[in-house]
Amino acid sequence: MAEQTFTIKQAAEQTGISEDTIRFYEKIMLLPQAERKENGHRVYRKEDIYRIKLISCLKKTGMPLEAMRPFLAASADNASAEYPELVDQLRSHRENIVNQISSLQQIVDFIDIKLEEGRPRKASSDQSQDEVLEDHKEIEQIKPISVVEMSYFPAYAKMDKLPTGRLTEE
Amino acid sequence: MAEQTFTIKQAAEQTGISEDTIRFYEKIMLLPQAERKENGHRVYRKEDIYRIKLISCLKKTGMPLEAMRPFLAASADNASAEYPELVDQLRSHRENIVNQISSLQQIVDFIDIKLEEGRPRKASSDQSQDEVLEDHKEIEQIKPISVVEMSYFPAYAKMDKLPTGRLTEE
DNA sequence: ATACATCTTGGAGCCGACTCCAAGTCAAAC
DNA sequence: GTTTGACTTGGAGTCGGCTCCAAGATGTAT
Repeated sequence: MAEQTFTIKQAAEQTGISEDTIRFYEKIMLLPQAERKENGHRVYRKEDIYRIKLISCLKKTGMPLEAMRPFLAASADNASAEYPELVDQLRSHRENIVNQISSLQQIVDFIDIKLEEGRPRKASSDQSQDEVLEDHKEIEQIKPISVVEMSYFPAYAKMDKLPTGRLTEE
Repeated sequence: MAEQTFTIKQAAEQTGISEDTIRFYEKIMLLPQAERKENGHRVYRKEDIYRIKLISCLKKTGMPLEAMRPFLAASADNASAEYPELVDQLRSHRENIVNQISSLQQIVDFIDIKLEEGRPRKASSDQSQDEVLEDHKEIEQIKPISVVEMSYFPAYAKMDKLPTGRLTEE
C-alpha cells in the first residue's frame, strides 16, 4: 500500500502555499530537502503537507519564519522538547501566542461593540460611546504585562477542554 | 485643566512604538496629522496614544497596516459602523480574527502537548509519540476551514519583535 | 554664547518574505 | 520528432514595514 505522494503543485493546492514559496521554504531550510523522483521532481507525503500547513498556520498568526524553527523542530523531532533551550523557546512562544489571543479577543470585543453601536435602534445600550472608548483604554493597560496571568484559561492546567473545541479527536 | 499632552517620545514610550515608526504611520496616514506646538513639535493626547496602541495591538495579530484602515476608521468615527460597507468589513474582520484565535489556540495546545511530552519523569502519559503526531494531523482535519482556508488576508506576517527591543527602555 | 537635548524633515537603506523570470530537463502526447 | 506540460535551478526584483541617517530648528542649562 504505497504511501500516497504528491507533486509540489498538489502540495501547493492542498496547503494554500505557492510552489515558489514551498521551494523558498526548502531553500531556507524551513522545510527539509524534499525527496525526489528519478527525474528530480520533488515528492511530498502527508507529513510534509502537514508541516507546510503548520507553517502556514503559524504564519497566519504573524510569527516570523525564523521564529518557527524551534517550533518545527519540536514538531518534527519527537524527543525534541527535552532540550532545555528548546523548551524555553516553546514556553516563550506559548506566552506570546497567549498574549496574541488576548489581543485578538479584545479586538473581537471591540468590533462587537462597534457593530452593536452601529445598530441604531437597539436602544438598550447603557453604554455611551465615551464609555466604550474608555473601556478600550484598558486594552493596552492589560497587555504590556504578561497576559498569561489574565488567563483566558488555566495556563498550566490540563487544557483538555476549551471553548473552541478542537484537537481532540473527533 | 488643560488636557494632558505628550511628546512623541512619551508617546513612543507609552505605546512601545518607536518615534520613527509613529512618524512613519503619520506619513502613510495611518495616524492623522498630529497637532503641533509653536515650535513644530508634535503633540499627542490620550486619544492619539490610544489609537497608536490600537495599531500596535492589531499589528501583533499579524494584520497588515493597510487592513487596519477600515478598522481605525471605525475606531475614530463614532457613527462609523453605520456605513454598510464598513460594517461588512468589520464583520469580515471579526470572522477572520475568530478563526485566528482558534488557530492560535491549536498552537497553544500543540505546544502544551510538546512540553508535556518532553517531561519524561511524568511517565503518566498514555499518549505515545506516534499518537501525538497523529493528533496533530488533525489540526488541519478539524479546521479545514480555519487553518488553510483562513486566508482572508492574503498573507499576514510580522509580529512584534521580542528580543530586539530597541526602544524598550529597561 | 556655547553646549546639549529634543525635536523636525527628507530620503536612503535594510530585512523578511515572497514573486517572478529565464533557461533548462524530462516524459508523455500528437 | 516536435510540441506540450510539469517540473527544475539560480537569481533578480518587489513590497511592506520599518530603521537609520544627516542637516537643521528650537529650547534649556551652564
